[in-house]
Amino acid sequence: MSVRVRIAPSPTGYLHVGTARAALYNWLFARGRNGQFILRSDDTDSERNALEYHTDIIESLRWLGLDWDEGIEIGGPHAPYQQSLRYDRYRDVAMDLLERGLAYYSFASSEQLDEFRKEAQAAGKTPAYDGRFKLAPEEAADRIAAGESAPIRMAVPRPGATTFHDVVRDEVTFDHAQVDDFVILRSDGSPTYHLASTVDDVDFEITHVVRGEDILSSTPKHIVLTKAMGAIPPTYGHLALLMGPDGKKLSKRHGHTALSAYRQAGILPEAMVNYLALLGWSPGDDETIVSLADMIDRFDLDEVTKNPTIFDNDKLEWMNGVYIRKLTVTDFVARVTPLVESHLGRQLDGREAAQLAAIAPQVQERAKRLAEVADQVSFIFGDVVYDETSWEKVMTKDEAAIVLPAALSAVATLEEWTTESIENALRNMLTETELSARKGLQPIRVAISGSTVSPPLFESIEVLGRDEAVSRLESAIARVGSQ
RNA sequence: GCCCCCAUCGUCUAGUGGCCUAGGACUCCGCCCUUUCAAGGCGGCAACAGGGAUUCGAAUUCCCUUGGGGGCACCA
Repeated sequence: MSVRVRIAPSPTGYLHVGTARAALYNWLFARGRNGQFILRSDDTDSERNALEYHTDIIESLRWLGLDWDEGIEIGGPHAPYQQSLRYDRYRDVAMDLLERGLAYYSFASSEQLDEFRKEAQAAGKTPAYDGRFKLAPEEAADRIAAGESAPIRMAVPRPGATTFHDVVRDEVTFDHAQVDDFVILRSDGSPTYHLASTVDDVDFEITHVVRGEDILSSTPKHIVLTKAMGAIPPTYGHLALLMGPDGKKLSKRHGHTALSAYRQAGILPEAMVNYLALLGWSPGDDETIVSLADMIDRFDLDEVTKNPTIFDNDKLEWMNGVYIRKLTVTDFVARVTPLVESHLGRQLDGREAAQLAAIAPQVQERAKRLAEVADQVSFIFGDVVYDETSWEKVMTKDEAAIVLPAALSAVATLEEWTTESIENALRNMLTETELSARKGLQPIRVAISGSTVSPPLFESIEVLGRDEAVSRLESAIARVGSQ
């Protein structure tokens, strides 16, 4: 039987990086086994669903390069792959279970349940509802017939236990004393996550359910349900959760949890996928940089680490830098142009595009995120804006007053306007003024770029063009003279 | 409180009884390169949670303790 795996996000939030990692592992497993990867939408929470999230999930997965063989957007033999469109099916299953005595209408009030749970906890037991308030089937049927509404609960076999083999954790056992008679169909007739998800896994012939550890303890419920449906449970695998720097479950207070936020920050999909893969899996051989294609060959589910992993932004950015440097200059420019334009709030004209292309190699080798590139090159477009700290640091020194006019005259009359000619002229100037490059060039840098930190100076001057460079030197001289 | 899961440098990990005076990567520190900042090169700091047991021999097997995480809804 060929492998069929799925990722089933619910559109109640942006695609979470943890979900993205689970998607990646599922995808790698499917691709490595010649199986199918399915994208399902677990949208049974009508209160919190939003189209915006639905779209974000699809776009984020595509951005990562994880394509699916069946699912929302593309359809497939089991369509629709959206739970909100399959309510009839879930109800049928629930009714069938009810008729076979495997589930029942529950009239236990929430007060009763609360009290039961409180007492159980006080007695040192798990507060899992054991069905003790269950009515005789006839009585329950009468009350429903009389127009009362009630949720349907699964009658979990008691006493009993569920043991299963988890691909990442080996054997796991839960005593049914820990599993409550869970609701499968709400009193309004809508399915709960447990029902919808399990029915879909059965119907879609899912062979491996690989998901977060947060639902490890719900797995017995899914197995009980699956068996009640007369199906063979899939193989389960529970991935350890992603943590924030404080060791707690990764959440918004740690920074970004939405994959799209990283995309916006200028993280490359290649880097993201590589980093995510290494969060809980190692290709061995002391390797760190691994392509998606390479991972397919080397990945296996049972090699996945069991321990919770802390999301390390520093390492992600380092890795992103590695991938940025691997880009061809053309590709780099193509990826960075939209960011520069949005930073500027306008389109680049032809001349500016050429300027960007010219300076690109200089910034490419020092960037960690694409978004920061926009900031680094912005001095080229529009007027100089002096960073006051930078100004304070170098323009108030004596060298500034000497070097700036010297640089202006060295550069203003150059016959050739190339990086080399500019560098020669300025180095001669340094010799004449007897200043070190360190001291003598910084004022020029600030005059040209507005900051002590900029792309390499000679290239920057060249890209800026003679007129602009001259005018910036003049402006700086004027300001220095007036202080 | 109860149940489940987990436990190697600060972080991600390699390691499946001797190859380990524990390897790699990020971070941090130092040096080199250098027009700033980076990048790059070289080097350094840094870990088997604790206690028992098994064994000729344990990071590797077992038990306990401790610590961390997750779950305990008509949310997913």
